[in-house]
Amino acid sequence: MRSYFQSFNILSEKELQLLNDLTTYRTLKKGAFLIREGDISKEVVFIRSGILRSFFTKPNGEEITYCLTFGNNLMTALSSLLEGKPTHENIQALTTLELEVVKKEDLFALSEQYFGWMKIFKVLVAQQYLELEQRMLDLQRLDAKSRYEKLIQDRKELVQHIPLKHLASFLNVTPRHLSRLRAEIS
Amino acid sequence: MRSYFQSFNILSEKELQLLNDLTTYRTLKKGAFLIREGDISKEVVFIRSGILRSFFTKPNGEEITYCLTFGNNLMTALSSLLEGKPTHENIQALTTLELEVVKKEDLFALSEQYFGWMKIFKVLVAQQYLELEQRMLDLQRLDAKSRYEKLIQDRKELVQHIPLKHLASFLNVTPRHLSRLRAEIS
DNA sequence: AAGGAACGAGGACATTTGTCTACAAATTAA
DNA sequence: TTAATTTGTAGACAAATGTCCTCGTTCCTT
Repeated sequence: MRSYFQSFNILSEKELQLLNDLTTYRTLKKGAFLIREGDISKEVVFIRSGILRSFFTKPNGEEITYCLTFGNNLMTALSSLLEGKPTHENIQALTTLELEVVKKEDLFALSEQYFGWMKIFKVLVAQQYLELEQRMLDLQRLDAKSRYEKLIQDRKELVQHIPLKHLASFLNVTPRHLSRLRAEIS
Repeated sequence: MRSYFQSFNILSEKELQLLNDLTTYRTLKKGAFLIREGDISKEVVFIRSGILRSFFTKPNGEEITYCLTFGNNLMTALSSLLEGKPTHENIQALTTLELEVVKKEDLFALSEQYFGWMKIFKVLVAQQYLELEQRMLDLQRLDAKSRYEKLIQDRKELVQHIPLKHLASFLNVTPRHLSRLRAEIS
């Protein structure tokens, strides 16, 4: 996680140091949950290895995959973290995971005291916004087939490692339909 | 705009003062564009009065309303502002507008120099993220009818002031279908 | 005030996508 | 290794939504 933050070239060496004392190590077994809807997000994790999936549920109980995150990335239920309200997200381990964990209160304290930390959070939130805007765009501009084709191009790793049912809801279609699209494409 | 920023209770009086010299006044006629796709976003506007609409275009040229903003709010092509790349958004005046304008470079300079300004941008970007996440959620969880009903509840002002064709693409349906939904509801 | 454009409703039909179901292959667990 | 679960494919049909078009109405413009 240290080198992840370092790579932004925002934090001073001193600011970066502060992170060391605040980080703990944790593993998560396949299928286990990092957070469930209704909980309040209190921590941010950095994935050393493994895959996390976050999903919402529809009124009828159906799961919608919102986010798929691989190693060397941060993950949290961001909206709940920012607002301090119960989250709609469930974050579940798709594989066994190795994580580094930092508490929200420690991060918020850092960002209130150090300019670099405030700035890096601005940047991280901005990244999330940009990613989401792009997805919203795709969802509204492209039909299901194009969205799938784009996914194949831009995020091969998803198509290779994630079961179809999760990809389907990520693309906002049913598994049945995604299977149909696969058949069409080949 | 001053009191808008003040209401966050983040900026010191001194920090707030700095804004005065950077603000200019501008009007925009109904139908005119604040920015067009392909342009690079270089300013943020505060709407004193009037309504702005931002929209993307589909490959076939069809317009998709992305954002509808009323008086007493900020507006900009955010992703382009953050990335410095050409935008996909067109921002157009739905009515005649009175605006206060600040240049991106001035805002960025402020945020690099003053903690409060950095923090307030973090907060503003976070707000945009939260709003967008909520919309993404609605788009994936609810069917068209529910999305429209929710719009009626949460954003009455849109339904009252915005033509159906724009509401339709905002909700990701065709005008024909939205008309159908209206008939169903009443 | 008159003409033209934009707007919203709605009919008829097409297309996309979802639902339900079954089945075989692949994966996992015992 | 065998049984059990999960996964992906696919047929048949249904529902949601889009396309194309027409018709009054309202709203601008001149």
